[in-house]
Amino acid sequence: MTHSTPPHVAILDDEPEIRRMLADALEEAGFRTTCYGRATEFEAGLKRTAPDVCLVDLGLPDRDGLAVVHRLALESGAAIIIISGRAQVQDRVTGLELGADDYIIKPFDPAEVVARIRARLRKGRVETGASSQVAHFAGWRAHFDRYVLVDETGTETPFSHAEGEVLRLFLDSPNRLITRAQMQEALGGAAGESFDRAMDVRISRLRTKLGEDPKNPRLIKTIYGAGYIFLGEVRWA
Amino acid sequence: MTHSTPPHVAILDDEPEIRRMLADALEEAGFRTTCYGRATEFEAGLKRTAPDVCLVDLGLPDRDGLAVVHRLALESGAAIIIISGRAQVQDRVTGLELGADDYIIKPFDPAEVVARIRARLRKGRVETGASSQVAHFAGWRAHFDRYVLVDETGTETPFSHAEGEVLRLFLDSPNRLITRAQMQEALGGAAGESFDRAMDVRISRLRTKLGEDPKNPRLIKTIYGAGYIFLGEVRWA
DNA sequence: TCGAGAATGTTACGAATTCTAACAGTGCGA
DNA sequence: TCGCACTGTTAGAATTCGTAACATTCTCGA
Repeated sequence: MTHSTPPHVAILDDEPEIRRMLADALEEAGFRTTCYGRATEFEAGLKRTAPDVCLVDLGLPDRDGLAVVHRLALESGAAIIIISGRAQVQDRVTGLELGADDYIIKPFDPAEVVARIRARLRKGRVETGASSQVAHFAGWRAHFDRYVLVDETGTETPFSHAEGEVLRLFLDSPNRLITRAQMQEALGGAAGESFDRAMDVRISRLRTKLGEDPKNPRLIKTIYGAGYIFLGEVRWA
Repeated sequence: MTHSTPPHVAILDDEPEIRRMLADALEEAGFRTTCYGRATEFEAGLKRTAPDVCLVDLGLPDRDGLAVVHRLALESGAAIIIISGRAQVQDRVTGLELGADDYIIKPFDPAEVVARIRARLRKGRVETGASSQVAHFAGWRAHFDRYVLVDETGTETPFSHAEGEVLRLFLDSPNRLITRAQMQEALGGAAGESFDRAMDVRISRLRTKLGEDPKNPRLIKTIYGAGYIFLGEVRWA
C-alpha cells in the first residue's frame, strides 16, 4: 500500500556535516528524517518511532557499528543501509552478511543515497501486493492494474496490453521526446523489423481511446522524423 | 512463497569469462544459475522460468541494457542487480531509478556479489516456513487445506486440486506476469504437449468460481501472447 | 509556391491466441 | 456396478494485434 505519510529515514552518523548533508538531500527528495550522533540515542529513538530506512555509519564513537546493524536487522523491519569509509571487500561482505541491505562507501554522492533508498522502499512495497498503478493526466486516470482509462465523467474505456505498453512509456517520461528507436526497444520489438507500422497502429488506437482530435492531437504529439512527445502533467498515485 | 529448491540466479553478460566466474561463485554458494550472453536469449529464457535474482551487465551487444532492466522491473518480480563498468554516479542513479535493486561496479569481487544477492533474497523471504493454508484477497478467503473458497457473505465454493494449483500459483506471486511457460513448468505439464488448452480451461473454471465477468475480469487478467496476471493484495494467514 | 518523396495515420483484414461449452476418459466411493 | 466428481480434449467463437494497402501530412528543394 502507498505511504500516506512520507517515508521516514533515520540517520546515524557521528559527523555533524555528514548528517546535515544527508538530511538535506533526503528532505529535498521528500523524505522525513531523524538524525542521531551516537548509537545510544539512536537505539532510544527507535523505541519511539519505527523508521522505514536506517542509514548507519560504521565509525561510531560509543559502540561498534556492526553490532548496531546486527541488532537492527534482528529486531527491526527497517531497511538498513551502511555508510562507511571502510572500503575493503571483506568489510562490505560482513556488513551485508550481518543483515544490512546495502553498503555505500564514503565519500558518497547524496543522489546515489537517495536512489538506493528508493530502491529499498520500492522493493518493500511489492511484498504488500497491489502496487499503485494509477496515473492522472489531463482529466484522465489510467489504471494499469485494471487496464482501463477513466475520464472525468467516470466512464471507463478498457485498453489492451499493447496499448498499455505505449501509454506507460509516455506517462513514464512526459514532455520529453521519445524516439521511435527507443520506443521500439522499450516495446520489445526486435531491431530491424518492420515493426514501424505496428507502432503507428498502436499509437493510433491509443489516440482514439484518448479521444484525440486527429488533426490536432493535444496529448500525443508527433515529431516528424524523430518520434513522439506526450504532453501534460502526469501524477502517479 | 517458501523455497524448497535453491534460489535461481539468471546471469546476463556478454563476456564468457565473467559468466563463468559468476556462475562458479554462485554455485559454490549454493545457488542454481543460468547464463545468457545476449538479451534476446535472456528474455526468451525468462518466458520459461522465473529466476529469483537477475544479474545484468549493461554492456550488451544486442540491446540497451537499461531497457532490459526497465522491462524486467515492470514485468518480473525478480530482484535485479546491475553489474557494469560504467562507474559514474549518474549511471548508478539511473540504473536504480529504472528499477534495479542494486548496482555493482566492475571489477567486482564474487564474494560481494554473493553477499548482495543474499541480502536481496533475505528481504524477499518474508513468509516463514510454516505453510499458511489460508489466503485473503479481494473479499475472498481461499482455504487450501479444505479446498474451499469463502466469499464475504460466508458462502463456500469448493475448488478442485487442479484449480487449487493454479490459484496458489497466482496467490504466491500476485501483480506480476506469469507466462504460460512458467505456469506449465509449475503445474508439472510436460513441455511441448498440448497442455495449453488444459491450462486455459483450468483458468476459465477458476474464473467462474471467482465470479469473474468474462468481458472484464478483475482478478485474473490475460496478457495476450504472454500469460496472466493475478491482481490484488494477497495476505496469507 | 509547388511538387516529389518520405514519414506518419488510418482502416480493413487475417493469423495467432485465448475463451468456453460440450464431450469423454478416469478414478473413487457407495 | 453405478454414479459422480474431476480433468483433459476438442472445436468453434471471440479477441488481440500485426500487416498490407491506401490516405494524409510533412519537409525540402526548385
